[in-house]
Amino acid sequence: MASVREIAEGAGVSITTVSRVLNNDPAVHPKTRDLVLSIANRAGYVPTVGRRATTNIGFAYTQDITLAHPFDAAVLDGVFQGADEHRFDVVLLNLRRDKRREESYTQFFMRKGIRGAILRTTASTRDTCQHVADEGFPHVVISERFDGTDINCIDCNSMPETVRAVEYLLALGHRHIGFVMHNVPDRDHMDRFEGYKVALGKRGIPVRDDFVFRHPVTLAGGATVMKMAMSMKPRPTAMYFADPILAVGAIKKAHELGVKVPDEMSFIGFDDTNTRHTVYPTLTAVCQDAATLGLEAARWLTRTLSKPAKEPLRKTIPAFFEVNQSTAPPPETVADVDSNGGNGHESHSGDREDDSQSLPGVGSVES
Amino acid sequence: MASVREIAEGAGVSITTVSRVLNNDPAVHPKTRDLVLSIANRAGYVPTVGRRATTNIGFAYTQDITLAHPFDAAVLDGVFQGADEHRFDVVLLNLRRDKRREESYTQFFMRKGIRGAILRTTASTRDTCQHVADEGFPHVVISERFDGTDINCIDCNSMPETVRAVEYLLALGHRHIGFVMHNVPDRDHMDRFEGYKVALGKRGIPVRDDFVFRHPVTLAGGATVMKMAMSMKPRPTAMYFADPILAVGAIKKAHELGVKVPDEMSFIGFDDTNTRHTVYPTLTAVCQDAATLGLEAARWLTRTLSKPAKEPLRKTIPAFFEVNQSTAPPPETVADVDSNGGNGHESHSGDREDDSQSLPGVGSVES
DNA sequence: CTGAAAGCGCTTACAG
DNA sequence: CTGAAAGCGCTTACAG
Repeated sequence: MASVREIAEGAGVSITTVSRVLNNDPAVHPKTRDLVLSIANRAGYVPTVGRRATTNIGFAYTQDITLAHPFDAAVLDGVFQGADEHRFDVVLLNLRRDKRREESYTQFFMRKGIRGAILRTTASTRDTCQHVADEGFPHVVISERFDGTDINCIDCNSMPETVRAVEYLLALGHRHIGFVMHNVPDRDHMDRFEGYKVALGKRGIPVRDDFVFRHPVTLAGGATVMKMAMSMKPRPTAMYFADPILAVGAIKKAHELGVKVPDEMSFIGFDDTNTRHTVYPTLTAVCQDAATLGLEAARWLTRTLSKPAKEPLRKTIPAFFEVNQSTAPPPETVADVDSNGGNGHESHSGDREDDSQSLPGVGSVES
Repeated sequence: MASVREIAEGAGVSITTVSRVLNNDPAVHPKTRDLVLSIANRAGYVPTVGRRATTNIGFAYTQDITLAHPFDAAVLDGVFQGADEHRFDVVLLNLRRDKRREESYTQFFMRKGIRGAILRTTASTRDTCQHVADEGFPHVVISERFDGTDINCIDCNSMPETVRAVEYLLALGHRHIGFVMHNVPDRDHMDRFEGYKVALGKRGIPVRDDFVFRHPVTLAGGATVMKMAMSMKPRPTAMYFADPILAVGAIKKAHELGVKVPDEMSFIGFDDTNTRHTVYPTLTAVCQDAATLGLEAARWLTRTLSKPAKEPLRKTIPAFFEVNQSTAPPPETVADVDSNGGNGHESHSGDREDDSQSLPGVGSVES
């Protein structure tokens, strides 16, 4: 384990200066500071108490967050498990809140006794991840992709399974399919939007701007979308929700409006955890395993700390598509409107009522 | 800040011995060990790197857990906020998994650089909390009560509001009220059960054993209870669920069975987070604010670390009762059965049968 | 099972 | 803005 003495030697300065840099003394010349820090990082410097180094990794948010979102809780759960395999502990950190303006990321982490960081970022804080990587501090970014960089990252690409999900709706006969996403752009949601567009494109169905809804990820957001969708003409017969909270808000609103799911409207959700099984009817969904993202990230990071990796981590785990009770063929009237531009056979609506009652609606359950 | 030297002096041993105790050297005589540890605790000893002490508190589970339960995620969220107010960081720990058999709790926490611990326990690990307190290590126990001890704890007593909730059902006209709780006893659930019994007792209504359901806290558990309740004669016209997951499982099952909530069955749930707003119909519920428990615990603990408290923490925050859409007067037929002790109008059973058939027919599907 | 002494890692006046 | 030296906190052979 590198000591201040070795770093001092490598940088051609005194151990006093090394100590100053590590403690963020403003008197140190910026050039000296950068030199010392880069050597400290390369040498994998870790402060020690007596002979013992810390065995902490950080679960670091790039900005204010709440662990109350199921995705984050599940990721953290995985990180906790993965870190334990190599006997590391997990410290919660908020970079925006706790890092001092003047200190580097490396200084910040060292001050906290953190040897490696799992970074939870958003699209707007990608540069933070780049900075950490540039400084050479051990890290893994969760749930973002950085091609052609030296940033370690692990994510789940939900695009292919979204294509499959939308194709499933198309196979059921849906032609008017809505898409609901966060109004703040984010790579995950963009993957899903891409999948939606690809699936429609394959069939030569144009993407209608008015069928793409961008809303805050709240129950109210989902409810608003549902209300809007039902008032459109022609209206979507199926909706894909890029986030579980939006889907839950919408399904609640459907109940309130008396819209039968899936007979009058099919729902496909996106699920990070087990939300799809907590709603009625259970939600057909594209799913990602958030806990596995955390687990694999922590496992790789802690292994890397004892035996540095040659290659950056660049892993993508698969999403999966699960058919549950919220999807069915479109109601005939609406489907007809679409497929032949006419306005369908009203005469069948009576039959439909009966059908929808006798049928389990679960015929397509897979898992 | 106490050093090994002061502790050595206080214990009448050398600093070598103090160091050995702190590092759990098995060669040290148990008596010496205990003496040194108790002095170290009393002096608030903290290992330091150079001049700096760590500023970590632990969020310590007494046994294996998953952060995936919304209650735990919300508590941790609060702890994270509260610790930050005094600039402390939070380390996740699992006592069962990580503590070595031979070391004391104090040794364990010191080895990890932890200055105080928030303990998340269950009824079966209350002795762990007692041990930590006996050793004099700074701590707060979340969500348990320890009267007449020196254990610091904070919890939410849901008993009074449960009384209120059940009285609300009684005022609506319900006389057959079911109660659903975890099959593993737990203080929180016992509080609620107590409230249920008190409310019925005030009206002179006996507690019927067959109306008290004890099940695993899973969606399937809730579904099973719902099915059982609907097949009883007389059947409960209202149900109180001591846990949100049980309530969600039951409400799903109600939809599947075509039981109208609240017209045919009233639901009162217990809620830690915002589950009550994610279901349809929104759930009338007794609620506790899990994040506040964590926030207050972390706030008190970190304040205590800089300025030791004279009194142990013994705080109970109030629960609150929120009326939403899942409660209404009982259906008349069933209410009649109760209020006059007769067995009601069988003539209505035909209607009920039809109802159950007209529903999607998914009655037996379980997730 | 314990301690005196050596020594490591780090920080901090002090001097320039 | 930097370093030599003093010194703190801790651990670890070594000795008993």
